[in-house]
Parts: sequence; C-alpha cells; structure tokens
Amino acid sequence: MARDTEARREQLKTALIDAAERAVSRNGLAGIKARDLAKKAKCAVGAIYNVFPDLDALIYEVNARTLRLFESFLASAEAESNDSETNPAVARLIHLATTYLEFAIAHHARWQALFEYRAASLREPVPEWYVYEQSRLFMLVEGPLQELVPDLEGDALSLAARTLFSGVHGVVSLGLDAKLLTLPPGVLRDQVRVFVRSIAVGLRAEWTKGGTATRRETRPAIPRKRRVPTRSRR
Amino acid sequence: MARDTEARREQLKTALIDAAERAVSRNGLAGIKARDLAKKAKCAVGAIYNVFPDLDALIYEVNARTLRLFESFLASAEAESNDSETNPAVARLIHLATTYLEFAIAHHARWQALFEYRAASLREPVPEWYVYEQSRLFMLVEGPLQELVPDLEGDALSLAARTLFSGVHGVVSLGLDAKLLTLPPGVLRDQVRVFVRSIAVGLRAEWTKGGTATRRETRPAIPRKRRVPTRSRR
DNA sequence: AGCACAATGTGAACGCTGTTCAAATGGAGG
DNA sequence: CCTCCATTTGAACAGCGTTCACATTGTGCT
Repeated sequence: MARDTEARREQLKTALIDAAERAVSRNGLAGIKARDLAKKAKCAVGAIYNVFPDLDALIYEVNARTLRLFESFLASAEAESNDSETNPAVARLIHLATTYLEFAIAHHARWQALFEYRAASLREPVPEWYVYEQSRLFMLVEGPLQELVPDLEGDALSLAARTLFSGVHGVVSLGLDAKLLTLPPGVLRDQVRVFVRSIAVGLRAEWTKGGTATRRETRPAIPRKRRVPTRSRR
Repeated sequence: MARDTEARREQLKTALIDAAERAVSRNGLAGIKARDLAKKAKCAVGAIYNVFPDLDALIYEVNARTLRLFESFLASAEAESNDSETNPAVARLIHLATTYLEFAIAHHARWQALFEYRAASLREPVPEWYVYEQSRLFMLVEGPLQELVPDLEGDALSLAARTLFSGVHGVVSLGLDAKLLTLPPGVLRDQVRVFVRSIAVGLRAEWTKGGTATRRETRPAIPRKRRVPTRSRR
C-alpha cells in the first residue's frame, strides 16, 4: 500500500541524514559524498535523489539537527547560573556566551558546518524554515537582555539580541579559527567573559542615561513568533 | 639567461593572481577554476602547477591582496573621525568598525573569501606569512584601544584588540549573512555603532573602577612586531 | 654556428566529484 | 499468471583539480 512506500521513504531519509551527520562530524561539510552516503544508508546513489532534490537539501537537514541540539544546549544552560556576578542578568548573558563557546568546542565540525558556505547555496534561496530555525537562537538572548535593559522592547530588543549573539559568535569563531593563531580554550573563555560583561555594562549605561541616540530605524528585522513552517518535501 | 625565465615566471604568477582575483570578485572562491584561469592568463592548465603547488596557494595569494587592501582601507580611515562622540577614542573605534562594515559591503565577495573554508585548507597548515598578514588587522585596533584604556598593555592589549575586532566581525558577518535575514545597511550601521560604543563604555568602566578580575592568563597570544617572513616559493 | 642536453610548457588523461536517466525490478490488479 | 506502472538501480555524463609523458624551447659547450 501507499503508506508502506511513504514509510520506506521516510526511513531512507533519516538513514541518509544519520550518515551525513556522522560524515560532517568527522570531516566537515566536505565529508558529505553521495556515494559514501549511499553505501552507509544501503541504497543506490540515485536513490538519494528520490528523497532529496540536492545534497544541499541534505546539508540543510543536518544543520537543522545541529541547530536544534544547539538550542537545547543553550536553553538548558539558561537554568543554572552560578557565576559570581553582581548583576544576575549579566551572569545569565555570560553563561549563555560561555555555553556557546563550549558547544563550539565540543561539536566543532558540526558547529562550523552551520556557518560554512557552499557555492550552490548562493544559487537558490535558503529555505525559510531554516532561516526561522536559526533565528530561534537569537531569541534565547532576548530574555536575559530585557532583564538587563528593561526599556528594550519589540524589534529593538530582537535586533540587540541578534547583535549581541553575533558579537559572541565572532569572538568564538575567530578565536577557534584555524587560519589564525588558535587561542587556548582558557584564554578564549576569559575573553568571552570580559567581552560580554563589557557590552552588558555598556548597554546598561547607554540606556539608563539619556540615550535616545540608539533608537532609530526600527523596521521589521527578525520574524517573531511565526510558527515553524511545515517542512514540505522538494 | 636565467633572469629572463625568472621574470616570465613572476609575470605568469601575477597574471594568474589577477585572473583569480577577478574570478573571486565575481563568483567567490568557487569561481576559481583551473581551466578558466589558464585561459585568462593565456597559459596551459599544467603551467599553473609550475608556479603554484596548488590552487589553494593561489587562493592564499588572492586573500593576501585583499588583506593588504583591507588594511590600507582601515588605516586610511584612522585619519579622519568626524563622529560627534564625547570621547575621541570611542569615535576612532566606531569609525574603524563602520569602515570595516563599509569594506565588507563594497568588496563583499573578496571579503567573504577571507573567512571561507575549503576542505584542503585543513589538510596542511596555513602559511605563516598569511597568519601574520591577518594579525596585522588586529593591530590596527590596538592604538585607539590603548587610548581608551591606557592601562591595557602588551599581550593583554593585543588580546583585547583581537577580541574587539572579532566581535565587530561577527556582527558584520552575520548581519550580511545570506543564510539569515540580511539586515538593511542602515540598520546594520547603527547596530555596529551601538555595539562598539557599548563595549567601549563597558571596557572603560571595567578597567577604571577596581578591575583586577579581567587581568588573568596573559600568555603569548599574538605574534607581535615580528617582521613579515619573506614569502618563499613552494 | 651547430649540436646536445636540460629546463620549461603542453594538453590529453586520470581519478574524483554531483547528478541524470535508460533500463531492470517488484508489487498490485485483472 | 500476466500486465502495467511506480520505484529502484548503477552505468554514464559533465565538470572538477591534478598529473605526466611528450613536444618545445632555451642554454652552454665546442
């Protein structure tokens, strides 16, 4: 019956994603090879193209898994915050940032794959469900950030969260960059801490003083609240 | 005589780098194809491998050019600073950061190529002259940063400069990222400004107050002052 | 000047990609 | 049991970086 083939399709898809995930963990995005995946998933190379349009689609699927793992990692980190900071909001932000670093170190290849570019990616647009999945990470910063600066609301808050996240990403990304002198984890951890604390202190100072200068251009920036679109095949 | 062939070699090299540079400007790193380059430089495909070991070596050469352009861009920006900031050092830092953004927008493909990864890059180590060339960018931040926080010296200053640079890089990088919602340039400019000002204010507050907490782990981090190694062939 | 030999330049060929498609296969209905 | 369509298959294709046997050129010696 039709249900059966549908189930087999789905089974093959997850088998392929599993294989791709392992390949990325080992060798990065470059580790994804059609023939290898087919062998691991016990199917013909052509079968891949029955369930995915591209290998790129498969990459998006692997990255989506990493994003969800990443998000749960960061979200669970939100719970505890034993840092001896004067301000609890600052402590939460620092904890989030260092957790970001910890994830990047622990799952280096998969984390790196999230931000890697393939030529084909530029050819056709990024799936919108993937854009949404990424933006969820930024949202995790919004809570602590508003606790720190209660005046921040709506799009301004979203933007600030994204910016702060991006800043931390930059520090971690270039800190672990193989093309630069790789910083020892201890040093990098300290840098992240100092970095976030500085921003936190600075932001608070900016917004509690007079501060109208920072409020401009509040057009739609990040899609909020929208439900995650059902991931249609194709 | 031998001089003649040497000159021809050099001529071919620059012709290839020129072609590669144009290819990257148009299509990113993926635009670099051996056969296309050979056609543009009017030589056989095999000739490329007489003057470069790899296409990767050629990529490093292109990126080195971009880095030098980038550096002169940032350095010249250091001259003027018309920003209406209370603190001149903060103005300089903000100006540097927005200039970073301006460069990334103006030379997007080439800028992106600087941070892109190819699988082969991981195979063998990055040339040390290239590592040095990159670290020169960080050094540009050290001047204004020390003006802002005079207590920062030596390795701590280098580290802080690198971290600040990395943070700005992250904001710009994810702000322009095609896989996320791309921010309008005006919004991004504002974000960079706010971001740098916050860090500046925060850093100043941290270091002028009591501030012993930030001083830890000052082991060698960035190679300083070392002369740029002569770029030997091979 | 002429000749021999080394160095340089050449592009067809190799091995590896992702992707396609004619042909083989297999299960449901008459 | 046979037919027929959907599914699956892997050989074949186009394009990639890289190599290498060979042609060509340049150099030094007599």
